[in-house]
Amino acid sequence: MPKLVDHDLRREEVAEAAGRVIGRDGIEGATMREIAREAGFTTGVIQHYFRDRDELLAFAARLISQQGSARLAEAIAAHPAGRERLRALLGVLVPSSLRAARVAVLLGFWARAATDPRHNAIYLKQYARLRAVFREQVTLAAAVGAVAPGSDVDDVTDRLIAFGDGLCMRAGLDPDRYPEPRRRQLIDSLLAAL
Amino acid sequence: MPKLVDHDLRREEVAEAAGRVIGRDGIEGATMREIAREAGFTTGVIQHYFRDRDELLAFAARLISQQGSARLAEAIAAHPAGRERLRALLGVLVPSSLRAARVAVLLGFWARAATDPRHNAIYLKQYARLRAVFREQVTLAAAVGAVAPGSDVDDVTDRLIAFGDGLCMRAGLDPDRYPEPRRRQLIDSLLAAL
DNA sequence: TTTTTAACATTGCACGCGTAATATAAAAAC
DNA sequence: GTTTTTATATTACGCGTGCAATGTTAAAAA
Repeated sequence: MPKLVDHDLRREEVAEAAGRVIGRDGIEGATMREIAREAGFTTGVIQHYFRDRDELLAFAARLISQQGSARLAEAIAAHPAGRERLRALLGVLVPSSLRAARVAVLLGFWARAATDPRHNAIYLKQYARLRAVFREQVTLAAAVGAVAPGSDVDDVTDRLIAFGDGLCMRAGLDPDRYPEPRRRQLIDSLLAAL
Repeated sequence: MPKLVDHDLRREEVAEAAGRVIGRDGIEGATMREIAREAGFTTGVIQHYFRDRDELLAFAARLISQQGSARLAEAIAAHPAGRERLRALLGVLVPSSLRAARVAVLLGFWARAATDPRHNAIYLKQYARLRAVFREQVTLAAAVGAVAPGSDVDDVTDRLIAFGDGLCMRAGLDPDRYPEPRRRQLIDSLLAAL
């Protein structure tokens, strides 16, 4: 047989190509043939590593979610607890190098999660993780006095996440109004109001 | 000829059917035939009132945006300037009767606006209107002392909208975690922090 | 009453899709 | 060195799509 292939690696390779296509053409444009073209394979290869299109999309969604989790961990490791770390976490939701294509991928999967039970389940799992991380860091920040005393931890957590998601979306769709400095300014403004 | 038909009305009728289908099956599932079935027409009717599918989707997007604007105006008329009116505006972004299908429609169009220039242009126009309304009311609220002195009006405006959009999205995808009372609580919490 | 025309229905077609089936090539196993 | 197994490539098929073309109906207009 041909040289053995690391299946997990291949799957990621294909999924990343799928992500690129979704960022460019949306999920509707992410056909098997187009993904294969983007990845430099034939559709036969994709069929060999994924049962069908739906499984590929689900895998891609999970992969993106994991990448996000990894960046959250990095942000925590690189910044001291308190306001600075909260800022870093928001910087993961609203990256300084936010590209429209990335937002297109997120929106595509969110939209699918709104009507497709399988993707909704993936989303719920991913979101529970995200929220747990945020909540823990909000608690730490409150202990250091970076949050107004008397604030409810859950309220602050949900407000932070909602703000980050909303800004990410708006910035992705309207990059002229929300260039990087403006985004950073808004994040600082939000943190100051905590 | 048969009884004359109000073209604008028919177009709205078809577009609303399209909205229902999108809320149920996503934009991908909103085929000509399915929309026609939902509206109780044949595809021939739709073809008579819309050049093609893309024009129908664009019309539906604009219609939904206009309905949002109308509800903003109602909210302003029904509540006195200041914190109460801001709460009412947020209540338009995050309705008390928020249904998952509605969020699915919004996410579907936002996702499309991320990759389709035509829909992006529609989105930008709609958003400019929304933001102008919010900004004006934030200014009024600040004059009444409902916003912390020294706050930048633009910052507060963008923070409000980002929070509202983010919460709307999360609540639509995860209604169990964000039932109506929780949403109201979060809105109040956000307003209190202004 | 006749004519005209808007409103609606039906049919057909070319296309692109996901996927199943099949073929080929090459490393591994014995 | 033959056989087995795996990776990749190719082809074909059935289906649903958007849409164009055409047909049918019925009421307003003349």
